[in-house]
Amino acid sequence: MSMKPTIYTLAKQAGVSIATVSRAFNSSTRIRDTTRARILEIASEIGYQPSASARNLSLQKTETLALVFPQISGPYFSEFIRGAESVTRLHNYHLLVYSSPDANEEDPLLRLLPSRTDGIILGTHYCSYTYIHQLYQQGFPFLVLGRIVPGLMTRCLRPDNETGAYLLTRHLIDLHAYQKIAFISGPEASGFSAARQLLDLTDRPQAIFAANDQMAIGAIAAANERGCRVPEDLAVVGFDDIPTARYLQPALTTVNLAIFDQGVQSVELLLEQIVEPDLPAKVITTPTTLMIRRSCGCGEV
Amino acid sequence: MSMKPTIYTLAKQAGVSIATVSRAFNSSTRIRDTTRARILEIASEIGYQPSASARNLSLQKTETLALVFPQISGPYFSEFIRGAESVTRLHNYHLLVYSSPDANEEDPLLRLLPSRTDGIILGTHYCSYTYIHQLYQQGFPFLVLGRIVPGLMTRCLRPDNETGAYLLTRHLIDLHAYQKIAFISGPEASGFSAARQLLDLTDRPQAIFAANDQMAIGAIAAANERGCRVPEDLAVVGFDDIPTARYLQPALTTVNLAIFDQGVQSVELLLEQIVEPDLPAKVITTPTTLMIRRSCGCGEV
DNA sequence: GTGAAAGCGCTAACAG
DNA sequence: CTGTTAGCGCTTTCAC
Repeated sequence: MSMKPTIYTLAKQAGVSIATVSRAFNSSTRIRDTTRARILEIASEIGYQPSASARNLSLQKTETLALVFPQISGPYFSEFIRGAESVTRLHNYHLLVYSSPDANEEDPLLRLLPSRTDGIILGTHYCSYTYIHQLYQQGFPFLVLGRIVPGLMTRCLRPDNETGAYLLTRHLIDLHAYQKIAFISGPEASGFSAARQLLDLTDRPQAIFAANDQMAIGAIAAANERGCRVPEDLAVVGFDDIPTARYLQPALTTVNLAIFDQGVQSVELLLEQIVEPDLPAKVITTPTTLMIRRSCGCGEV
Repeated sequence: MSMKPTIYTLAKQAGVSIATVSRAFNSSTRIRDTTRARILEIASEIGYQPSASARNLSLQKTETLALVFPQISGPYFSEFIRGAESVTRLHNYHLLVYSSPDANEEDPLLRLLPSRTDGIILGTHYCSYTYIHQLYQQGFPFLVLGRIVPGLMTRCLRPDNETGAYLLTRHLIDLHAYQKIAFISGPEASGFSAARQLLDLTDRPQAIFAANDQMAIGAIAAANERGCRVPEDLAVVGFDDIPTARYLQPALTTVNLAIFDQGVQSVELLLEQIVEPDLPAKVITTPTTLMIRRSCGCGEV
């Protein structure tokens, strides 16, 4: 098996210097069209591909971004990464993914991120201040999701949860005239037991507002178990608008977070920062929109 | 702002040669413990991190794997990548993700994968024979998911769909004694219209076996629309066991594909191949298990 | 338009 | 145990 061809192999084959080969592959004008064509021709013949490692070292950049998420699963991550990947691809960038509930300077993998990437998106639940501070001091481009880092002049992307929650609550109050609305929040499987407790109350709520759709699903299951019909006897609304929300029985009223959009915007913001490191601090919000379906008590939509 | 410290900076600060610094960072025994400790100490003081690009170039490896998926979204991808990431992390490897419905040698991003990674997992729907053949010829480690590549001695990972489908069908026939079972297959939103057509038949099926859970959800929605109760009037079963399957009303009977496991195994197989390039061709199957719930007509489980 | 040569930061013989 | 030195494959001035 022959050695993998390098720039030298190709240069020799084409009867040119390695500088010329380099020019042929990088959109340089300082090369004759016919020369480039010939080099590219031979390159594909012998199966030459420039080494990314060598290029990275020479150029001092990796054309790679890292995405750190608390848990690599669930619809949130899924949509986010889809958006993020579409943009990295557009810019000929690459995307590394990591799962880490809290970003910590102790994590060996996170430590090496700055040497492997040109920027980091931190979507973790917790994020050690030390770690962020280290990145900041190094002048390394990063973006923390959903949280404003105290005392640091950084940019930040977060969904406009307040507006979404406000509009949904107003909907419950104004349109359905519910007086007793319970709000439940917690880990993604806790909706069932929370709703159970609420349903066992003598003074039952008329509506349950769950902090996320998974909890809302759990709440609906609990209601069914208690022989309580949704939405006739109890309204249940969620938050996130996961893909299956619309297929549930009843279809779930919830708040859409434009997660794909968040992925897109995160990457765009980060790429901006990479090009222009000294951008002013700023909070960018992504829109949240009401998805009125059946579980709140509304008719077919 | 001072320059980013390199191995030279650190060597000078510590009063040693760069070779010694290198040894301190790579588990080499040919270095005194005290020396290593001192170097590591100074390193963290000045914030030195070895350059991955330089390391990659020198070592001729990237410690990175690529995962190419048809669509970066949906529960399948989500679970798979979670499994994959857990193993890459375990081996101090990194994971790049790409979305591409068909892997083609024309795709510029896919072209450069061999220069950026040590191995590729191809989970695409279609995969150009030329592309695979090129990888094969280069002796580049790769793994095609769910499909045996004709004429090429490669290893392959696929779920044991046959057994899963067989067992589920037997369950419908043997336990529930259904005589008329319809099978529907197609894109993930097509379950609704397919089921509609079946329900409009004068000779309605007793059960619908959907090729995936999303279609099953659509089928259930169509049944509801027609005033047809599931499972009393019509049994509906799916395939995949997506996370929400158990929360549906009725809870969906389906086949679990151990997707997390597939992610884990893919990475493990690929890493094996990287270490030992000439492994014999072989088809590795991951288990499929029946998830009997309510939608097939069974009682509470 | 093209070539020669220095340099990117690290690893790995080899010598001591 | 530690230092010297030659690469790894590419980009980029600087000559010509």
